[in-house]
Amino acid sequence: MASRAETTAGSGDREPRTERGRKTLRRLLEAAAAEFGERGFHEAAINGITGRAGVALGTFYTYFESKEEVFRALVREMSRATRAHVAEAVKDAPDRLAAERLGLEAFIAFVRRHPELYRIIEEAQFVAQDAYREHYRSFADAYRRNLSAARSRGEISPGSGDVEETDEARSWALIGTSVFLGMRYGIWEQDLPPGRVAEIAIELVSEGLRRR
Amino acid sequence: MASRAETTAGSGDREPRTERGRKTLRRLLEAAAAEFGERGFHEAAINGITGRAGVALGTFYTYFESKEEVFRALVREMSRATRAHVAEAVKDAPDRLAAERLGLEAFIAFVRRHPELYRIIEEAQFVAQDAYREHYRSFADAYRRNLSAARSRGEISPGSGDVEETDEARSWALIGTSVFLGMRYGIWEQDLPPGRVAEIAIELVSEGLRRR
DNA sequence: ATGAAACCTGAGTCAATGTTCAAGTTCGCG
DNA sequence: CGCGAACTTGAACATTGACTCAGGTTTCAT
Repeated sequence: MASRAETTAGSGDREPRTERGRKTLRRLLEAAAAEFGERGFHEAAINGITGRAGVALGTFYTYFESKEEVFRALVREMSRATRAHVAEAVKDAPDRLAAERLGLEAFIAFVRRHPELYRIIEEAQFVAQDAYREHYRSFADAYRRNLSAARSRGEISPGSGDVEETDEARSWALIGTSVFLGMRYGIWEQDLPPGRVAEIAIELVSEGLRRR
Repeated sequence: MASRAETTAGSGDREPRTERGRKTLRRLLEAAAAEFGERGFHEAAINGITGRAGVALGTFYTYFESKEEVFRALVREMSRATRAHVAEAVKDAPDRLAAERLGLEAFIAFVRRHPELYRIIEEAQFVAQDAYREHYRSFADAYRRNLSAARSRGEISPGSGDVEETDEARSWALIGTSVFLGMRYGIWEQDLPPGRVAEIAIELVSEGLRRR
């Protein structure tokens, strides 16, 4: 059981050693994102990936053990990129409700620029369940911490009942909202600007539907 | 272009003419729901479907033109069943907010009893996009009408800005909430009863997060 | 009863494609 | 340079599973 040097946990087991290798790997990943994004996991062909990357079929297997492995690598990478993008957009928000709005707006805009990302992550539900759950689990955990902190600062209502339960369920409700608004207004029809969509959604979850 | 007698729009083109035929068709549909639900579209085998149904492989093609066609038939059927179940649960609700709560609770409970249904509809996103969009489009339309009617009765706040835009976006936000809560509390972990999940979510969208 | 339509059978066809591999080329260190 | 490691190549392999079809059985209207 010789151990193997691993810089980034869990990625492939073939870190390129030369400049040429790193470049090829990068091109393969980009090609895979395009191929999976356009055709979906099952329609996508390794052939198509290597074709787009401009390398021979066999080269793929120098860098990845299987079709599923590239796919997982992409899911991880895109999950990371999405979280980073939203975090960046939110970092100067004065309070939680402002952060919600900025985050949602940034998310929808991001989805518009990267529709392939959306498709790949959602399809992970059926191709790499664990990666999919991990993705939303980390989103939900971050959300929960944010809600909890805002509650402590008195920025948001504590809700009725157990606060842990409440924070967790609220997180999933808010994530669902983002994902579906991203699908409807980011991918399917772009008939409202992200800012307006975020405004409506944030008014919904901050003021509520009840007439006052 | 001779027209063909079609009772139910768009189904297969092979209505059975005998009692035996109707029974076989029913068994094939049930078997397909189980096979697709357990293994997903691509892992599912026609072989597996006919095996579960207790008929020979070729019999499948007496009733369906292809694997995709059964899948689409199932999506339509399950979409209908879900809407019917939620509509039934909601029919005696005194007002919109009560209806939201009853509907969400019923939805989560339904998902728990029929996880295969959930998987099939979500996978349609990648196997039969049009059927998937149709499913959520009809949900959203129903939602929009309900919100609009409630607004007219003065039960809910009109929100700021264009009311049509608001109703549409609110519909998708609420659907996203249901779908994600259904996934998290109906399928992944059943650590809260549907009633409690619905309570938290409905408090969120009726009272809002803002502290008062 | 009877014959035609409906239904069932399951071995065989066939195309698609993920993966392997032996042979060649390029890189970079000493 | 020069040599071993890294990298590339693409034909060949192997599996898989959707779909066909020619022939047999059952149903049911007359």
